[in-house]
Amino acid sequence: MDVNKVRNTVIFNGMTDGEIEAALKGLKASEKKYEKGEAIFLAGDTTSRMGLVLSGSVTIESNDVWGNRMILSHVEEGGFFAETYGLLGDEIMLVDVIANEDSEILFLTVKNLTSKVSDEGTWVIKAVSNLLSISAQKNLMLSGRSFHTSPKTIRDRVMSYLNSLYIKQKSREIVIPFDRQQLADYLNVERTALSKELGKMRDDGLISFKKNRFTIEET
Amino acid sequence: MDVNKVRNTVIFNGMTDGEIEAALKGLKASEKKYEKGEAIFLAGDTTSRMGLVLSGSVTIESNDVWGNRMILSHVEEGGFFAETYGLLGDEIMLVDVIANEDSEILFLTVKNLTSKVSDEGTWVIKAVSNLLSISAQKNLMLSGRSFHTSPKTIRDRVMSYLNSLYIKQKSREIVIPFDRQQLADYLNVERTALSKELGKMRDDGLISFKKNRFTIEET
DNA sequence: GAAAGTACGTGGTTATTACCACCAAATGAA
DNA sequence: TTCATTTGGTGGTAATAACCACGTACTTTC
Repeated sequence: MDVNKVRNTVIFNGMTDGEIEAALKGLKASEKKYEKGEAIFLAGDTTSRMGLVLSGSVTIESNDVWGNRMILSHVEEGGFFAETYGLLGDEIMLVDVIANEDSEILFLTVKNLTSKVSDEGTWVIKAVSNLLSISAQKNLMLSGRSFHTSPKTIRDRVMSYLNSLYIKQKSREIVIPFDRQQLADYLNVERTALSKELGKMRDDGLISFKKNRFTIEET
Repeated sequence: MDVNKVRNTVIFNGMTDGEIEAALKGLKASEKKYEKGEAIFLAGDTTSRMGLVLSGSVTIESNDVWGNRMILSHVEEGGFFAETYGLLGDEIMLVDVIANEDSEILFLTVKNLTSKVSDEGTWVIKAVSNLLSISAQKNLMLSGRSFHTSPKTIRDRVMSYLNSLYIKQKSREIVIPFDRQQLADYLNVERTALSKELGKMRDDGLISFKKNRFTIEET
């Protein structure tokens, strides 16, 4: 790995070249080329590594059980992705990361970066790494919610939410941690309107449910 | 400060009692009592300190120019608040933090925690602290957006958005960084519907605007 | 400066949702 | 059990937003 390629990325900010070299080693930096359209991560994966786009670009997208595709964001050269998942290590990804063109990706193993540090370091380091864990966790919650509230119709929000649980629980039988009012609040819709839409979705053969147990029906 | 009071909070996770004492000193821990209803932070403030609720509870709320109040969240004993603002240090708060009952708050100076660390530490520490900055920044963006998209009507979203810029820019004349399409996307509404609502808001005397310059009218 | 393109706004229509009043089933306490 | 409370669902109506077609003004380009 050439230090020049990463010197200007945010993660290596404030490091001397020597430190960057040590960091690349310590983070088990490994480079890989992807062809346009190739999957870098798939929903359902877990990862201990974050990605840094050395050249090319990638898209973050969502493909749900019902076959709907949605592009969520682009990451250009110098940008990174999956840093939250990498840091937390065992969180299941809800999105796919796809090479938008022929691209070179540098993977950095950031899992345990916080815990590794915690054993040796001073209180400062421990505090910073605790705060990083907290922040990453909060991040995940915020982006999840914003993801489920961005579809404009109640049905699409429900499908987005159920799909994410489907990916996490790897089963078409899903237990949700909310009652109706809480689900409505989470999806930012009105409770009775949610009830109605759930009924319609059942009539349309998309789902069935009883209380907080939902089943995604086979099409 | 008694170490026992904070030993179980997430921030001091993994620290020995000795380290916690050092941390409390290093973070310039200071305790303060608030009476029910008293303001701990006000929108428009900046802070270099985060808050830890030692006893009692606080609410995070939003009070806009037009006099609407909205409660955003509660923080109970052992929980903390303003950690993102504290870490970033110069971000203007868009919400108020109010004591929900008689409460004891511990303030911890976390600004420069990352930059302080960066001067001395190894690459690990620098990487962790860079990641913390990135994460905090992302957090701020995500929570801002989710804040502006949670109102159910276009008008309320626009008011929420303009109000936040009003607080930041401290002026009723506001320049927004978006064109109409971008603003619509940001607020998660349809462009022409946004245009219509902006027109109605002008008719109703709430705002005036030309291109991306908006003025909040005096009531 | 003509032509093409972009940005913004308006009218009209339809789809969707919020809101209200209400009911039924499930839960829980006395 | 019985009564009260909580939780989930339905019907109907009004409000709201999405969607489409289109016009106008302002920009950019050659």
